[in-house]
Amino acid sequence: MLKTPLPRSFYLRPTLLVAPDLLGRCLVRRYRNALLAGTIVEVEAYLGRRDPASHSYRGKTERNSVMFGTGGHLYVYFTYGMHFCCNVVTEEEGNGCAVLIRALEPLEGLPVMRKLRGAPAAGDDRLLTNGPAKLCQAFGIGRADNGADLAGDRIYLTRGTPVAGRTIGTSPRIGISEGKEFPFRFYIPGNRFVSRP
DNA sequence: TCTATGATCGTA
DNA sequence: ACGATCATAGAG
Repeated sequence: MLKTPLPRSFYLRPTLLVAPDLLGRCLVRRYRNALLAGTIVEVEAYLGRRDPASHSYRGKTERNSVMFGTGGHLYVYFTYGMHFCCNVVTEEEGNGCAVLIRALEPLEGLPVMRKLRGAPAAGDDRLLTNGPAKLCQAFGIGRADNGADLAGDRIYLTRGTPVAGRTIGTSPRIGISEGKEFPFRFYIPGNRFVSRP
C-alpha cells in the first residue's frame, strides 16, 4: 500500500467525480501514538448552494465555513446532540461542496478502534465503522479536526485500491428530507461494512 | 432570547 | 418504532 497522501488536485475536481473515486481509498489517521487506517466503502456527495440537502445550501455560516474553503480539507460537524460526522471538502474555494464519509473497512489499529467505540461495538467489528458517526468515534475524529488539511500528517487519504466505476453501487442519500430524488450515495456492493445494503 | 430540528445510533 | 441529547440557525 502506498502511504503518500493524495495530491490536492484530487479534490479540486467536480464533486460527482470525486465521490465515487473515493471508494477503495485509504483513510489514515494518527491518533496519539497509534496509526489508524481504513478503506472507504461508502460516501455521499453534497453539492453546495444548489443542493437543498447540503449544509451549505443557505450560504456560509460559522458552522459550515470549512465547506466553503479549498478542497482537500476535512469538514467535521456535530449533529443530533451527540454525534460527529466528517466530510472531505471538494472543488475550489467558495463552492461549498463536500463528500460525507459514511463507512470504512478497518485496516489497521483495530484494538484502538475497539477501545474508542466501547461496548456498542463489542463482539462485531462491523459495528466499529459502518456509519458516519461510528467511524468518527472509532478514529477519534471530533471538533478539533474540523478544517484539518488532508495534505498534513494527522489525517490524510492514500491511493488505496481504486474501484472500477461500473462496479460501484448508487442510491439516494440517507437521512435527508430534501433532494431525495438524486442518487448521490456511492458504495461498494457486498462489502460487509456498508451501513445499509 | 427562544425554539425546532437534524447528513444518527442504540435499544426495545 | 422511539428516546437520547444539544449545537445551530432562523425567527421574534
